[in-house]
Amino acid sequence: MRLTATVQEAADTTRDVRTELSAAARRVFGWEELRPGQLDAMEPLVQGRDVLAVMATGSGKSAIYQVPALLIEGTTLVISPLIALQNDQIAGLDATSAPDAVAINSRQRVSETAAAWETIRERTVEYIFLAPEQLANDEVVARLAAARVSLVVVDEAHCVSAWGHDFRPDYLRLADALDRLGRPPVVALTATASPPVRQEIVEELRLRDPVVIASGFDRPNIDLAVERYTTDPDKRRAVIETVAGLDTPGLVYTATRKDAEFYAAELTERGLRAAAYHAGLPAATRERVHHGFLDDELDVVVATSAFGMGIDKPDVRFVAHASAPDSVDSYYQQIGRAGRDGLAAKALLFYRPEDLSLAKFFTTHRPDEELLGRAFTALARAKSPKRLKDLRAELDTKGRTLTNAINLLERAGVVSSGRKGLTARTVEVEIAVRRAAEVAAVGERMDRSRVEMMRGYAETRGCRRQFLLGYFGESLPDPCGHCDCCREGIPEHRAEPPKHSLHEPIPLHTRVVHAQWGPGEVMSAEPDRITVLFDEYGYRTLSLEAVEEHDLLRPEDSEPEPEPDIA
DNA sequence: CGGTCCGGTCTTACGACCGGACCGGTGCAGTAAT
Repeated sequence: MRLTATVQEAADTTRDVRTELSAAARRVFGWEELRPGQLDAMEPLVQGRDVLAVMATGSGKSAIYQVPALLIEGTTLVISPLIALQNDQIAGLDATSAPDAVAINSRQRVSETAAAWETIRERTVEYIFLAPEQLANDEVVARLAAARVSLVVVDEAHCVSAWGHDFRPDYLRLADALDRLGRPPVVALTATASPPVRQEIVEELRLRDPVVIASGFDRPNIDLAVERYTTDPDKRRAVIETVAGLDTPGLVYTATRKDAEFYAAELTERGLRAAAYHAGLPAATRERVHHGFLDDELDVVVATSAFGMGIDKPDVRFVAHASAPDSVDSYYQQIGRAGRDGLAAKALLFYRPEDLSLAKFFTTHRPDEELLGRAFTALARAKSPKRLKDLRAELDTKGRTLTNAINLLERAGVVSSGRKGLTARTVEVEIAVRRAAEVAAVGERMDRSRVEMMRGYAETRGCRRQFLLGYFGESLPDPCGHCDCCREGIPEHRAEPPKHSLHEPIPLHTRVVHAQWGPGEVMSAEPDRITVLFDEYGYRTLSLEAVEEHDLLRPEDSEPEPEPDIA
C-alpha cells in the first residue's frame, strides 16, 4: 500500500494526537481507555476545529473538553446553564489531579469571585465556569480576553435553541462574545438534539465548519407506551395507581407545580417515599430532594421540567409523564433519564389531548413592539455602534426584555452586531418593528408545531420508537417490537402496501416547496405520509394521497423562492 | 387553551347553572431590604 507523504503525515498526526489524549486521560484522570466516540470529538478540538457532539449522558461527555484542555495551551471557558451543574463539575475536577477550576457567578461570595479572577489573571487556573449571562458584562469579556481563553465549551448546548428565544436570551448573544474572545475553538455538547436543533446550535454559535458527532439515539431497553384518557380524574387515578405499582426508583413529570405537589402527596399516601420538585421550592428543599433521589432515599421524584439536567442516576426504572410535555425534544430528553444502566426501564405517557393546550399556551411570547421601536430608534439615531449595556441605560430597561428585542431586531436583519456594538440599518422604524415581529411570529409557529409533533407521538398508531428515532434523524427499518403499538400489533402498514404512493419515495432531508407553507425539509417519510419541517410554519405531516392529488409539493429548485413582500 | 374559583342569577328551596376573572414553566444577575 502506498500513501502520499501528506496522507501518511496526517495519519501519523492523528495517531500522535490520539496517543497524547489517551496518555493525558490516564495520567490526570485515571481513565484507562477513551472510547472511540470521545476521541473522535477530542481530536479535531486539539487541531483547532469547532465540534458539535451529541452524546448520551453518562457516555463521558465532559471528558471531551476536560482532556483536550490539558493539551491546549491557555485557559478553557465552560459555559453552563446552571450554577449547580457548574459546581458539580468543579467538584468532579477537584477530585482528580486535573489543574484548578473556578466559577464566576453571582451566588458565591464577592471575595470568592475576586479570588477566582486573581487566579485567572495569573493564569494559574485551567477551567473557568460561568453562565451565558455573565458574558453580557463587557468587563467579564475583557478580562477573559486578557486571560487568553483558548478553548470554549458550550455545555447543554440545546439550551441555545430551547431557552435562547425568550427565557434566557443571552444564549443568542454568545456568538458575539466568542468573537470578542478572538474565536478560540468551540465545542458544543448536548445529550439530545434533533437535526434542526443541531443546525440552530451551529448557526447561532456561528461554529465554523464544525465536526458534528451524533449517534446512538436508540435506547432499546426503554419500553415505550402511551395510555390515553378522556377525563382528568380518570387520568389522575391511573397515574397514581400505575406508578404505585412500578419498580422504583422513578420519575414522574407534571406540567404544573401544583400537580407535582398533588401527585407527590398521593404517592406518599400510598406508602412510597415520594417528593415534589419544582422551581417554586426553597433551594435547600430542592437540594435535599435531588440528593435524596441520587442516594436512594426516595423512590419517586414528582417534578416539573425544572428537574433533570445533570441528573446522572443509572438505575432509574421508569419515567412517567402525568401530562405530555411541550415537544418531542423535551420528551426524549426526560425519558432518556431512565435505564442508563442498560437494564429494562419504562417510559409511560398518560395522555389527554387537552393537556397540550397548556404547552401551547406557553409558546405565546408576544414581542414588546413599543420597546422594539424605542430600541431601534435609539440605535438609528446613534452616530456610532452602541453597546447593549449603554442602550439599556439609555432606555432605562431592566431584565431580559431588551435583550430579546435586540435578538429579534438582529435576526430580522435590521440591526447588526460588531465588535464595537450594535448598529441599526437604514430602514423605517415601522418596517424594522414589523420584521422583528414577524421573526417572533415564525418562532411561535415553530414552537406550536413542536407541540403538534408531541401530539403526533401520543396519537401515532405506528411504532413509537420509529417515530422518535425518525424525529432525531435516525431510521429504524423495522418496528421495534417493544412499544405498546408493536405489542398490540397495530403497526401493520408494512404488511399492506399503501394504495397511494409517489412513484419514487421522497428521500429524507430533501428540500421542498409547499403551495401554502413555502420551503421546507422532509424530516420523515412513511409509506402513506411525510413530515416536513417548513422554514416558517414548522412541522407539518402531510398525507401522500393529498400531496399527489393536489400536487402540493415541488422540489425547491423547480421554482424561484418568492421574495417576501415586506416593504 | 382549559381548569378552577367566585359571585350572581335562575329557580322556587336547596341547589343548578352561567359568565367572568385568573392562572399556568424553565434561571441567571443585580438590587433592595433586613
